[in-house]
Amino acid sequence: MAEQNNGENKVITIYDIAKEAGVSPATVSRVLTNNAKVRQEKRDKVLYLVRKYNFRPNALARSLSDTRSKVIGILVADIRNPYYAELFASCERAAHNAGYTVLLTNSSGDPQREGELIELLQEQRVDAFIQMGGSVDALFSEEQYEERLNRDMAHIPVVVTGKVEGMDCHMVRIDSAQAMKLLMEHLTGLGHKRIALIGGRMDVLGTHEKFLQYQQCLAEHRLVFDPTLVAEGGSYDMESGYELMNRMFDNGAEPTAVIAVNDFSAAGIVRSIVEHGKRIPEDISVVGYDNTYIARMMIPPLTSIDYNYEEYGNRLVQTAICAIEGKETDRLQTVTPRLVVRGSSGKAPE
Amino acid sequence: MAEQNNGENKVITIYDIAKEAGVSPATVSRVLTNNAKVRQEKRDKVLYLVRKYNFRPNALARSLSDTRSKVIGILVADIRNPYYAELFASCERAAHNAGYTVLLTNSSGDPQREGELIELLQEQRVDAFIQMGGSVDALFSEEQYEERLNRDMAHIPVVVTGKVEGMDCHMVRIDSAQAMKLLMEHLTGLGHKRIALIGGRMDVLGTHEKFLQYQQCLAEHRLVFDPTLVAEGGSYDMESGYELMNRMFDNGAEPTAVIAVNDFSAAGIVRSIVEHGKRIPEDISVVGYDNTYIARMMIPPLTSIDYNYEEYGNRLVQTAICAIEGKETDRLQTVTPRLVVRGSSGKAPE
DNA sequence: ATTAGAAAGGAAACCGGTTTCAGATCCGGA
DNA sequence: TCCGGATCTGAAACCGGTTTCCTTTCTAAT
Repeated sequence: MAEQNNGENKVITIYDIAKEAGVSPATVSRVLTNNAKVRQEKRDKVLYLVRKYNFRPNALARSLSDTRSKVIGILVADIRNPYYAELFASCERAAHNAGYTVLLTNSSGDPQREGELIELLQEQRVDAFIQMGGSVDALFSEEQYEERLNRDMAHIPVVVTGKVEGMDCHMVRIDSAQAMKLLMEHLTGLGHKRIALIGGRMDVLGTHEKFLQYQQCLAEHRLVFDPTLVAEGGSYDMESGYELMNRMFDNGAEPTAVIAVNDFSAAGIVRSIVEHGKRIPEDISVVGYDNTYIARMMIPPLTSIDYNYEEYGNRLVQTAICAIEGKETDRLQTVTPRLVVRGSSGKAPE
Repeated sequence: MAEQNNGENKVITIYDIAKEAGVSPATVSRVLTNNAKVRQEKRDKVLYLVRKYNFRPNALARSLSDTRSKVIGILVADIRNPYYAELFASCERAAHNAGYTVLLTNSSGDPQREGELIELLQEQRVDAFIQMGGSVDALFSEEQYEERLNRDMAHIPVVVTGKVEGMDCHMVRIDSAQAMKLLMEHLTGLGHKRIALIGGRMDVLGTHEKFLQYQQCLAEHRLVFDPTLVAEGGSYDMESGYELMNRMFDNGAEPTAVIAVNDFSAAGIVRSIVEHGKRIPEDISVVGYDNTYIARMMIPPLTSIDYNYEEYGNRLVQTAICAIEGKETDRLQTVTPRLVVRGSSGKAPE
């Protein structure tokens, strides 16, 4: 009705270009994809018309005939978490450079929603699928997730950041043992002996690993494991860090250093510490994981584990692309973490 | 090569279902889209096979024949900025509820990249296009942007959060005059007379508006405008807020309250203030815009302007969908801001 | 001048859905 | 029993590209 049917305003196709140029659609296609010889004269004519009409080929039609969509689907648990935002931004850059588009979806941590989104991505015929966080990271539900993967994502390459054992997909993981080691060496080097681990949930793979590595590192440094110095059972946000740290104080624990499972939690932990009248780092040192801008934003700035998001995202995307193109790559790759020391950690009090 | 060509592993289509069910592809399509009567017996058979093979229709093929892709493209300036992340998450929810998929792209603030991404979205045949930030927000470059819109996006509905005059697209804007009024009333009510405005760049529409409204509100409250209490010329991050606040101290300005153009900047401003040995809010009150989690995270928590992201995103998406479906809506809509008072603002010092 | 071989380009099939059109089947009423 | 209309359903065209196949047109060698 309200459409302007003035003829000028129609979406032009390869056929329109072909007709006006006096060639066949096949020739226009050849010029555009540049994968066959076309006489210079005709090529020029086609290109002239393409520019004249600002023609853009319909990617949907192309994908349909290629059976390659040149789209990589990315599923994150929560895009508001700067960790995922950084990683996504990096993946997008890498994909763009490789001629791929990324389709981001956000499960908000809801498993049902996650399932719907996986179906959605499948319907959109993404060439590959990268999942960061969500059920790949949950310790229980492994079976369901694997089943879903095998059922829904049959023959679409999948790259995940979590899980390890026996899954038919590619994995790019952080060397979290190394990360914990860096933190522990840093803290013990500063003389800390009562080091707490706070935040997250043990049924999340990464957190569980941190816990195990924490115990192991304690042993290596000949420190005793004190269960009152471990608090978990929250989500990964500030509020949760705040609660857990308060609870630890309530229980009478007196750590001289705290390892937060992520920067977000660290922000809450710091607040709790400040409210309890302690100074950072003079009374208590705080360190975290992820090194997002939150770490830089805190007062004092947070010592944190950096993953080099640029490289991490790049690896995820490259792995996906290799899988799409049938090239062989390691099914399990590892990203090496780095320690960034800032003002939130210092010498242990006497 | 490494593909499993075991026959089982092929992507099944509507034709496969049709053949096995002994009906025509048209009938399968009718069952799936549910927009025509099909005899119960055949319907059941088709649905049975759909479930058996976990069949998912190819959205690309569907879009191609519909000329409706059911995809809304969203272009943001920087997804790492929690303001955009919140808004995106909200848009995605709204779109999902309405049966649409969103395709997010991130320009990283690069105008050239932005142009490429607009082309990309066009090639992907998005049904509508929502732009938040980036060149829609730039004061100069209006002409180029409009030209691009008219050239590239011909006949695709566009919804933007910036700009106003004479553009052929829909706009959903925040009532920024109201927002400034809320902040100023709050601060003057607390007795503040030397109120600074810090952050951002004047060539960005929203920031320019804030500046004008700031002056106007000062006048309304019979306060003198002091140019040394305005600092701009940075980006919208923490570092920039830090620098600008430092500069203001260096210039000898002594505000009792600071309005930051966004939470991000406020975080840097707070750091500068703390480093200068002042207390918040006893010596200086700080307030900001956006009310992202950063505001909650800061110490003390930041008084900030909230936009109700849920509603904002919803409006953006609903406007886009109305435009897609040819329904009439206001071309300019306004979101009403709300003041959230927290610990960072208090009575003016004597 | 001929002709083999390479290069160029058109016709048509294909990707996997939706939809129009027309024919087939069903129903109740005369 | 027969008929008219409503209900179903299949054949075929279509969406807009790519690609195969085959014919036409060059080019260069004999």
